[in-house]
Amino acid sequence: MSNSRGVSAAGHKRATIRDVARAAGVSIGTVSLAMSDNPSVAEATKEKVRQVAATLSYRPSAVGRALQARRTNAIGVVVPHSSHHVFGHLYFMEVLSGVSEVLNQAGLTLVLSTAPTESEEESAYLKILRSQQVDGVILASAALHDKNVAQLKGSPYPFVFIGRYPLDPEVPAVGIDDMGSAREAVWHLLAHGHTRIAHISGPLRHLSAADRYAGYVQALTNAGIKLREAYVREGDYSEQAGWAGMRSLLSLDEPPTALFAANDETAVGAISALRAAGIQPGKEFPVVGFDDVVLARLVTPGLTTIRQPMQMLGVEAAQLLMRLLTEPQAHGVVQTELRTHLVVRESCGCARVEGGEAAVT
Amino acid sequence: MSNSRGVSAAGHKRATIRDVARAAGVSIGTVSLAMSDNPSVAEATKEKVRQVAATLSYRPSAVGRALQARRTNAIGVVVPHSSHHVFGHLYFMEVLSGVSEVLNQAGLTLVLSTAPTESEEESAYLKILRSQQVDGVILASAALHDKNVAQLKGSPYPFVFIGRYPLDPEVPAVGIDDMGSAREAVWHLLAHGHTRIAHISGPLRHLSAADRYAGYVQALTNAGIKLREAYVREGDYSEQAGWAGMRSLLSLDEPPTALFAANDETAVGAISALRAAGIQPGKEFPVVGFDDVVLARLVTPGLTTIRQPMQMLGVEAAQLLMRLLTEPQAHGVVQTELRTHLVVRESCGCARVEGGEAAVT
DNA sequence: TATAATGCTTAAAACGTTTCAATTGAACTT
DNA sequence: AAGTTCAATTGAAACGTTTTAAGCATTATA
Repeated sequence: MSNSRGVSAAGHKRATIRDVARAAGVSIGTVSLAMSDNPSVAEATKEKVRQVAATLSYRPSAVGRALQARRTNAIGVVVPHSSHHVFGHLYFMEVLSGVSEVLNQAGLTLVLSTAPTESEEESAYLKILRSQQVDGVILASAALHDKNVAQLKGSPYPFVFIGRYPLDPEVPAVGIDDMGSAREAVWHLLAHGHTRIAHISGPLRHLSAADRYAGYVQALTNAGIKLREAYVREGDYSEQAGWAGMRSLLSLDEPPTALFAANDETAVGAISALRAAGIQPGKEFPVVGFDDVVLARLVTPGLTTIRQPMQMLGVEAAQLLMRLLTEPQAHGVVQTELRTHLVVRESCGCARVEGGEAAVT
Repeated sequence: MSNSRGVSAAGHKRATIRDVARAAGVSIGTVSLAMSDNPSVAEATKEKVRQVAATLSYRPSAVGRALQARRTNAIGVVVPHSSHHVFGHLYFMEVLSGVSEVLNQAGLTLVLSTAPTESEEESAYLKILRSQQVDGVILASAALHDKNVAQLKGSPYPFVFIGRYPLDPEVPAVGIDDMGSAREAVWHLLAHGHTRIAHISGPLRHLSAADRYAGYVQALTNAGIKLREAYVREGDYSEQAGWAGMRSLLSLDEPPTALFAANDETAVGAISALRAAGIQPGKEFPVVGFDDVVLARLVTPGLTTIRQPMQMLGVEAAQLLMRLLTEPQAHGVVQTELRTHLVVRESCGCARVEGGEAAVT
């Protein structure tokens, strides 16, 4: 076809610092200095350089700059799940939102990496770090015993873990008290007078899921109720898992009478299953979720759930990482725990109060 | 400030190609060749190099490589909204998911950029491109007359627009037929026998919003119903806008009897307002949305809405951009339109299918 | 035996920046 | 007149790669 246009180069070559120097009649050193408004450059020269730079629409190359500075000014957010999985969880969206806000504000670039598959988790972390693509990473929701976390910890690269990381208090992490929050959720169900309380968990090799499960166990134990293995299902935080788990629970000889779901999506799935079985979620069969994603408020019945400050987790993680980048010696104990609280809506059977919140004593 | 020099090193220095060359007793050229499995390097040498590289845990620097190749292997996704806004819309999440999948698959890096504020839109596009941070960008949901789109078009940088871009058929774009889809939505309301149909739009300087509005007008006109300005509210695709818009519509002397909302979030907001006014959404007051985000299926009543393949938009955009990057002459007419369809649930008052509650697929 | 071909390896250049020691020229002191 | 400051500018080095032409032993060919 009419390929005559640009044989290969699409026309313009990008202006480099050398072009600017030539056009302004100064050395490239001066251009660099002038562009960064260095005081030792004469005002007149600066003006001239700025003008020429504008004419040529010159922009310093981030790559050239990164090479010389040995710093990319980019930070990676890596989520060790397939991307579909990742974005399916409203949780990540909120965390990502927090991270993005802080980073953009600080003029840093956000590189988003989702490991292709869980089995390839290995690569994702270090690949972008070691290849010098980013200066540090934020690790969202890794499995607890992910070998790369340990490896990362032994490396000189700054990183922040989102979630609790009790295995090593030196690992910078920002999370919530999953265990305590889960206890609170179950207490609420206990306060409703239920004793046959089931739990559909998240993937248990993730600490958040294991902790929530542990909290469930604790709350029951403290209340003098013995744990029934039959009332526990391991899920994967998906709506599907909630659906399947609930169906399976309902088929028991002596089915449970209430459910604590490990997250909101699971709760929603479970509620569908209840409805399909002709049971009315809420009064008749209380369900409590976890996270308080947007969904929780909009679904019917409104989900009683533990609100965790997801966006804030992202914000704090980003800020912590930035601190680590500027003061490398700050690598002390830096684990933050943000607060959560129970949000009571209708799915637990609490009477609905106008204006939204209801209370149970 | 005298700290700059040695302080920063956190211990190890990263192994460079020179270190590998020295340790393997060959030149850096040979290392480079060996690492890329170039056939002109002797097998024994390759083996040796590989081994040394592994021992030193050497990874070629992406920066050094990018500088020499004049290509970063990164592509930017820029969304000209504040990040909070962005991630609030489930729509973007899905698009991003599609993009991410394709890019990660192809070994490309995804740089996510959210313009700080809409007024600063200007910077976001070109900043990362011109500073050589990425090889191309995907532009998600820009305003129609965004001056930067035109500017971008005049530049040699490859980019893909998500959404329709009829202003210039040469601009690579992948979108849907908003207008036709909106017509279909309104037809459905007309089929229910309604004539006083309102519309709460998105921000009209965005083409998607303008098109949906136009479709609404067309459908009414074709049906011989004259447009009543009083039945139209301009919103911003938010739940809040749906709520406020609906309240305002209900306060009219002769209020509408049905609503076409520009997107699902708006529809949800409107439904809340209806409920608050004691009107039952669905049979009593049909509402149709647009997008079919996850929410639509889970909310009560289930939203009748136009399903658009959001994730697929991301996939196609990414693929198109990749093609543009490898065959620069492909810059011909490359506008793709994906198909949509009406999904009927309960919010339009259609009889609910028995067995009803959305089974999890 | 001289020449050509073959198989590996290497040196050097280039990519675009920043930094800093050295240089220049002018303006001051003595 | 000679030295000393000072402000402004510059040249060169360094950052880590890839690429390519040239180099060097061998081995094959005439």
